[in-house]
Amino acid sequence: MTVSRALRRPDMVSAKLHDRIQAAVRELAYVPDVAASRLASNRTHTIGVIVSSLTNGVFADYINALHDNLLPAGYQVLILSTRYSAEEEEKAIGTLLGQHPEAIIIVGVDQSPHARHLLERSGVPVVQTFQLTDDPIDINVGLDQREAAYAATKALLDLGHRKIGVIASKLDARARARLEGYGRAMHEAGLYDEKWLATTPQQTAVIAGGQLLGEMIERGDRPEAVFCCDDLLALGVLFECQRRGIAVPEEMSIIGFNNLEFAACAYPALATVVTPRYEMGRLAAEIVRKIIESGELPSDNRIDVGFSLELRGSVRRPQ
Amino acid sequence: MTVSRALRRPDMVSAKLHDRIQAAVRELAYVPDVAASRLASNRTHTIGVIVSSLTNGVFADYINALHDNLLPAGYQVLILSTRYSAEEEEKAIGTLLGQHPEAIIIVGVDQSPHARHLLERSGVPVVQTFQLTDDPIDINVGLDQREAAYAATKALLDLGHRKIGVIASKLDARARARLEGYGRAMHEAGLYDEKWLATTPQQTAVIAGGQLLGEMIERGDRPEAVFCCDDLLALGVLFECQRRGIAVPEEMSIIGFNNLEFAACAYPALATVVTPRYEMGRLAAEIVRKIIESGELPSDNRIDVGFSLELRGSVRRPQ
DNA sequence: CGGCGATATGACAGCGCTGTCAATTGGTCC
DNA sequence: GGACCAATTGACAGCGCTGTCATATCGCCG
Repeated sequence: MTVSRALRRPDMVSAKLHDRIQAAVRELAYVPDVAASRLASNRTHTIGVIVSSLTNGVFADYINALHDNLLPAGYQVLILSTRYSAEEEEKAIGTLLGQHPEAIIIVGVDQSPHARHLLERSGVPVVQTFQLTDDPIDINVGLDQREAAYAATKALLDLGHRKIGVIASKLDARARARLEGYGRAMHEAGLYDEKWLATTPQQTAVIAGGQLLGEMIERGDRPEAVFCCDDLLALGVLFECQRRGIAVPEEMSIIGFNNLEFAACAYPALATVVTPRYEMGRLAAEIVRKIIESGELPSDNRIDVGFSLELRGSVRRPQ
Repeated sequence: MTVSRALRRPDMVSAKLHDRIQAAVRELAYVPDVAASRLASNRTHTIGVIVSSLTNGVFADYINALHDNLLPAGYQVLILSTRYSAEEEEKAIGTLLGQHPEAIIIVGVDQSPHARHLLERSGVPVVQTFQLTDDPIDINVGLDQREAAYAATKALLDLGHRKIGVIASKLDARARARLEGYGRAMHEAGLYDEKWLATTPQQTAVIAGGQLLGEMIERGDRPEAVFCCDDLLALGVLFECQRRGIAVPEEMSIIGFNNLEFAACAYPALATVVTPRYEMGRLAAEIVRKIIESGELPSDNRIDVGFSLELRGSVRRPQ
C-alpha cells in the first residue's frame, strides 16, 4: 500500500521513503499494471470515443479537440471506428464497455436498438455528437444537419439557380440527413425532381463526386448547380467540371459541406457549410469532465452548436 | 466459470446452456471486464499502434489494414497518435506499455533515445513501419523514403526539367528523408540550389503547398517542376498554379508523394509516388500474429515493401 | 520525560475474471 | 439395472492493485 501511495500521491509519503521506493522502481523497471489498478480502484481514467471513420478528415478537428481537452486532464482517449457500419458500431461499443470507460463520446444519434440498449444499460454517461436529436441517451451536442443542408440549397436557389443537383454518399447518416434538407428546400420551391439526385451506397470519396456528376449529366439534363453532401464529393465535382470543360462558377455552382481544410484554398475556392467540429469536440470533452467530477448529468442535455454558410468562388455572384 | 467458457469457447458447452447464457447476456447488457480478464489470464489481446497523426490520410489505409487483419483474429487495436511530437510519442509509449499490449506497431524508425529504451526494455515485440532502418528494435517493415524521393526527382530530371523545386513540411520524419532524396538527385545532376527549397516547420496541409510555391516564385525564379513531399502539398501547388494562371503540366510539372485518394482524380491527375500502405499494415499485422503465436521473432527482421512511380497528367510528356 | 495529536506506514480484503481440478450428468453396453 | 466413460458443469483460489482502518512513529508541549 505504501508503494502504491508513494507512486500516486508522493506528498503523502516521507521524502526518505519516497526516494527508496523510486530507486527500487528504477532498479526493477517496475510499471504499474493498469488492469489491476482498474480492478481495485474502479477508475479507468479512460474516455471512449466512437467515430464513423478514422480516415475522413471530418473527424480530424473533432478528435484533436478531444485530445486537447482530455489528455491534459489525465484521461486516456480510446478511439474506435465503426467504419460506417451498424454492426461494427455494436462491436465497438461492446469492446469499449469492456474497458469500462468513464464516459463515451459517440458520433451520431442513430445507433441501432441493440447499440442503444448497451449504452443505456451501461451506466456510463454518453455524449452523442454531430447531429441533433429530441431523444438523446444522455447528452447531445450537435447541429441540425437537415437545416444546414436546407440553408445551403436555399442559398443556391437565392442565387437564381433552378436546376440544382445533389450528390451524396448514402453510407453516412449525416449525409442522409442532408439529403432530406435538400429535398425539403427543393420541394418548397416546387423544383424537386429525382433526376437531380445522384447517390452512391459506397463510402464518400473524391472520385465518387466526379462519377456521380458524370452519371447525372449523362442521364440527360445538366444541372446549373450542385449541392454536395460533403467537401470530398465537392472536390470531385470541381475536378470533373474542369475535366469536362464546364466553367465553375459561370456554368456550374458548387457548394460542399463541412469546410474541410482544402475547401478554402481550392481554385475556385469551394463554397461550403461550415460546421464547428473542433468546438463540438471541445464542448463534448468539457461536458464529460464536468459529469465525471460532479457525478451527475447537467440539466441542459442538448446543445446546438449551429453552422454557417461560406459562399466562396465556386458559386456564382448574385444576379 | 461456465459462463466464462460459454462466451469464449461456445463449443465446450451444451447448445441449450449456451442459448440460455446468450439470452441473459443480452438481457443484462453484460460485457466482460477486460481488466479482470487480463489480470486472471495474463493475456490482453491488445495490439498497440502508434501513428504520427490520426488526421492525415496517409495513415488511413494502413490503419484499415491493421483493423482488417487484427480485429477478426480477436485482437483489440489500441491506436495512439503522437501528432508528430517526440514528447507525445514518449508519453504514448508509456501509456501503451501500461496496458501490456502483446505487440506494438509504430510508425517511423527515429524514436527518441528514451522512447527506444522504453520499447527495448519492455519485452514487447515492436514492429517499426513506413521507413527502413539498418538497426530495427525488433522488426522493420517499410520502404526507403529517400530512394523513393530520389526516383521521383530523377523522373522529373529525365523529363528534361532543370529548375526543379521541392516543397516539404519539416515536421514529418518521412518528409525530411524525402527532402534528402531530392537533394541527392539534384546534387548528382549538378542542379542543386537552395533557391529551389521551400519548407515549413508546420504540419502539412493543402494550403501550405500553395503558400510555399508562392514564396518560391516571389523569391525570384520560377521552377518548371516541383517535387512535393506529400500529395496534400501537391494539391495545394496545383490550385496555386491554377490561381496564378500557370498551366499544368505545360508550364509546371507537379509530382506528389503517397498516392492519396484524390491524386488520381484531380485534374490534371497528380503524378505521385505510390507507397503500399495497406500492404505495409497487412504485413505488420501478419508478423505480429506470427510472433504472438510462436513466441519468437522471425529471422527476417527487415522487409522492404518498395514503391512505384505513377506519372500522371500533372507532369509533362517526355520531349 | 510522559502524553497527546498529527503524520506516516502497514495489514487485509476484495475488485471480476480464468485455470485447475473435482463433481455431476448423460449415454452406452452388457 | 448397474458399470463405465465421455461430456458438461461447477467450486475455489489467486492475478496485482487500492480503500479502509488499524498501528507505528514523530514532533511538540507542559
